[in-house]
Amino acid sequence: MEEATSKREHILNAGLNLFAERGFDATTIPMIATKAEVGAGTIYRYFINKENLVNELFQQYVETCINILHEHYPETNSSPREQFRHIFNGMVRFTNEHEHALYFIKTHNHSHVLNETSRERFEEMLNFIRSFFEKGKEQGIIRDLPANALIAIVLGAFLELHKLVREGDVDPNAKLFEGVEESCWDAIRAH
Amino acid sequence: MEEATSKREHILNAGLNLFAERGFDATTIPMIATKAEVGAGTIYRYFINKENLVNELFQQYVETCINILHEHYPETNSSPREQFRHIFNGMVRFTNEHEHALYFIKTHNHSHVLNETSRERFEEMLNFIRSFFEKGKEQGIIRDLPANALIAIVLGAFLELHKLVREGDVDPNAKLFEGVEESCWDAIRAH
Amino acid sequence: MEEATSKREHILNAGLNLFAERGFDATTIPMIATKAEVGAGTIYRYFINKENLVNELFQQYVETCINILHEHYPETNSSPREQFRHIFNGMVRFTNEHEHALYFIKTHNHSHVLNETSRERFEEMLNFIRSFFEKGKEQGIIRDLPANALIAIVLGAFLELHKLVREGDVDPNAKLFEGVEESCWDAIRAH
Amino acid sequence: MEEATSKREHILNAGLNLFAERGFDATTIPMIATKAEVGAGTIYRYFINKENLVNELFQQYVETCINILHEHYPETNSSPREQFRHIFNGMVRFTNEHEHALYFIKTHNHSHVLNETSRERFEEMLNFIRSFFEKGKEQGIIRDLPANALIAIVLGAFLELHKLVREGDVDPNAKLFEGVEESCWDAIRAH
DNA sequence: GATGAATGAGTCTTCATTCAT
DNA sequence: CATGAATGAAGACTCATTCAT
Repeated sequence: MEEATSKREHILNAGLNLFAERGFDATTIPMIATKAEVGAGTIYRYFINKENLVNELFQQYVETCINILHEHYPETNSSPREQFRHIFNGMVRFTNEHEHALYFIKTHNHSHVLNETSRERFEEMLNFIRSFFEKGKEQGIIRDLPANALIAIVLGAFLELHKLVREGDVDPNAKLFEGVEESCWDAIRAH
Repeated sequence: MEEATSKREHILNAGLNLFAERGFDATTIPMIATKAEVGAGTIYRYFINKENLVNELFQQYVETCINILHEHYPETNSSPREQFRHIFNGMVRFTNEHEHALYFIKTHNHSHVLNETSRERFEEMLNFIRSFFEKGKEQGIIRDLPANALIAIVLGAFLELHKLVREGDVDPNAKLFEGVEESCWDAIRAH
Repeated sequence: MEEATSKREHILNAGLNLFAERGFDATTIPMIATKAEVGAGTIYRYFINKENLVNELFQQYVETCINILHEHYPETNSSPREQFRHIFNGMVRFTNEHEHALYFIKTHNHSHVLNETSRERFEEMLNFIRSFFEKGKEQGIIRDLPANALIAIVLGAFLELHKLVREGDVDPNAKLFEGVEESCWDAIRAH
Repeated sequence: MEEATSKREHILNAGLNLFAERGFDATTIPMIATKAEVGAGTIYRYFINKENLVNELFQQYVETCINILHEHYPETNSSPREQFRHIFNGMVRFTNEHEHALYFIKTHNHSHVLNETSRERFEEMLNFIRSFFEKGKEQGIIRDLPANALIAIVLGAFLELHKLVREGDVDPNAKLFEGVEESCWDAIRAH
């Protein structure tokens, strides 16, 4: 029983790593099986097919990310600066806990293999961040740009940075993240 | 001769569009042949194989991008603000002239199909931008963050934004690009 | 012990039904296990493998059919008409008692999965019927055609008819069987 | 051009033989490819998939059989005896010209792989034969049994006989077929 | 040069069979 | 004894690549 759960977990982890590194189409079932240390057929005991596996992964991690963002979210009357720090730190924490997850989500979002549920879950996550920007703009604290564009700036910056860290091109110390957080804040706040 | 060049060009264009839209692995040679209006076998008269085609494309457009960045680059004694505007506008222009090129470069950079030369060409492009940041940091005008991180912020922001434009999620008017340019400048400049 | 026998019986029954309905190749071990209400592994405690199961079934029912044909077979000096009626009624009775058996035998006879023993058992059954035809021909009462051909006529007719009944395309009343029996007799008797 | 047609023909022939001998499920694409002396992939240039191949075959041969039955069919006012001889000889001729076709049709009729069109074509063929029996019964010349049952008797007899011929268990001379034709006629005519 | 029919290596997926519990 | 989770061999099918025309 414990083993079975473990097997499913192994497959999900192997899938996450490989999908994030190579993308859905370049990842084969035998690759996942080898990395998960299970037989190829075993994957089909836990997932209907390759598409099902990638969607389960996507939804699971979008869910996790949403939870992290919601957790301890600053009160409604707290400052946008504080709220932004919470969101940014949430992304940092999410990435620390699930190394490839955010990169996987980003590279597979808009992929042809995602089903309706996956798209909805992702939209839900975006909406949360979007509403932060909308409120900030109303208060004149956030720069007057489309919310989507603001998200793109912050998410794009964060993810590219994360890629650098993954590849060992920068040292991921606390000072770096603080600096980037401030940089992103300056990118989105009204001047 | 003129015909032959034209066929090569058709194949490259078809490849660029399809690789950008679907990714390397989801794009088949027959797809490219159909879009290029040539026989599938003809592709192999111009390119050794599919990998060779994608690498040629990658190197060609990185080259083009480098050229655009170098062209009319502000004098050494001009202000970083001005230089940054040149770089940012260069990316905008590059994207206007070659709709799918930058997105293609971004999604295939770090792909498992790129060869050493392609990686070197890309690094060369980064170096150019990197040197801009290094100089700006020395002058105390650019934020004290690793150059790689600064590039990540700007490039990440720009590319994510470009994706939004491609997908029709934001309206790509001049005001938007000006706003984002300013936003990015605020992200990287020392405060 | 009684339980064990019962499980073997359940497996055989499930196998018979499924092989008759779907054929050997389209019937999976899990299907049989589910229908027999046993674990898939249990089947391998009673049968070496899938082929062994199908051969056991085949031989068992050919055996049963032979027994029915022999049982109360009319005396040697009785008329061929009477003997034929016995044979025909035997087939009807066999089919009534084991709904899918004769159809299973017919569709799997000459199948690539049958082993030598199964073929021999089947041949034995044919020999019994064959000898009836040979004797009848000697007496000038049965039509002068190869015994094999006569068997083909009767067995072919009966089995096709049985298929119609199974599929609900004709109503299996006593009058029908009597009519067909007479029809078959007219087909084989000398005129 | 001539070659291409020939390849398709080779595949169809190989498929017909193997499907007739082993059944749809026990016949693999590599088997067909080997027998047809083509690459496995080539089969997919001519047929969408295995199911498509079997349906094409089924429809083609049912069509051919219908044509043979219709060709030179005796005038409406000719005797049922004469009409029956035409039908029976048609089946003999069809089988002589396409050795495995009728057996293939018979064993795959009611198969789970046949599509609607195939079923309709087959029903059309049955209807032709059925109408002969119906008319004959009205005239009191054919035995009073359901038309389906009469077809079963004749078709069953013929096909089982054909199987014997295929397997070399009887010698397929003209006298045999004449004898069986007479036998079948006696089976269906009113007495 | 240009083509596209032909190929077979490599995918995903199923399922007979094994074996630890 | 009974089980069903795990496996990997084998099947259907795709597609990069070749080569005869």
